[in-house]
Amino acid sequence: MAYWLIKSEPEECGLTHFIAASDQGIPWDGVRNYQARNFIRAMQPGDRVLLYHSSCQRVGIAGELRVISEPYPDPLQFDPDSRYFDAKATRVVPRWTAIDLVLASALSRLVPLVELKRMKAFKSSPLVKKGNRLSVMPLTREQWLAVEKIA
DNA sequence: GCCAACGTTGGC
DNA sequence: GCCAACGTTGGC
Repeated sequence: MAYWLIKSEPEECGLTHFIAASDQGIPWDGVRNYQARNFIRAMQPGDRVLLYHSSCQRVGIAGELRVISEPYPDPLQFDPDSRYFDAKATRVVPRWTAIDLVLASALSRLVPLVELKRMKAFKSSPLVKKGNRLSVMPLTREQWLAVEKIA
């Protein structure tokens, strides 16, 4: 079982969306960055995921999710009407990958970025680095436990 | 809204 | 294969 963190704009797909879909989960699609994609491809059912709210008034970690599918080809890459359409992707050789996630639990409070920056466990994490744009990243067990402890 | 960081694209 | 231009991300 591995630990991950994913970023999302709460307006787009945040904690409230996962609460609303808490019985069936939500496909995590539309990722168009190779490094993030490669992390998605390494995910397995049962993996634990922290949901981070980005580009909003209160940036920080809002909830815990769980992976409930194997990685699969992101259907949006084949849809010409989607903003995530990719003309260079084929059914035989898909380029982008999606995964299904379900809410495990909302944190008792939002753990803000400023607080993460102070935590020893996140000292070297790309999450707290200025200019970081990685939207999917692995977490160490230490980082996961550190968040659970203070949430 | 601003700006820094960084990935992608395309000309050469 | 280099690198400038451009677009996007994301904190503030």
